[in-house]
Amino acid sequence: MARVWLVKSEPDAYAYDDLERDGRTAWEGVRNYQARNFMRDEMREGDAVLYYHSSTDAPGVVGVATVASAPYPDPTQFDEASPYYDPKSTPDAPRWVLVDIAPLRRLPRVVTLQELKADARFEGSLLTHRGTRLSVMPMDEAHLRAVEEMAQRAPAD
DNA sequence: GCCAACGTTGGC
DNA sequence: GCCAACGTTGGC
Repeated sequence: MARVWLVKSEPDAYAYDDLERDGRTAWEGVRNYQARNFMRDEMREGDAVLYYHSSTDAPGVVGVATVASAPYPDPTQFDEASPYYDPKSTPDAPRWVLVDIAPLRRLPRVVTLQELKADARFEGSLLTHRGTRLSVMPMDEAHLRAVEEMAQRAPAD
């Protein structure tokens, strides 16, 4: 059974629009070991991905994407010109691993973090847990269904 | 821009 | 291996 993940991106850096335009993208630049481990060890092609916009006016989930490749080394770690260059990583023993992500569907509206925090179905989720700064995190199937359901109706405030 | 929360680094 | 200093994330 396919799993459900959530990835964060700053829309100024790479928005869901950009993902739709590109058709797919390598989820490069993740430099957190826990997030890397999820991509390297647990993500599989076909898993669902909640696409979340962070550091913006109304942070929240904007679309659903899918894992579109097996894990492979993040090429930016070897690129001296990249901000993600890691001098301690070598092609023989790459430190950072990523997957490709492809868009599935944009949500009818943004489901904001504020709404998610107010919804009992997200109690105990990593996303709403205070202090979680992971940019790649596991979610539940129920969270995916809840987000899609919430996106169908007007925000309850 | 502030700052809480957390991860990483490096001296010892 | 401890832990202080520093850097980053990300909501507000």
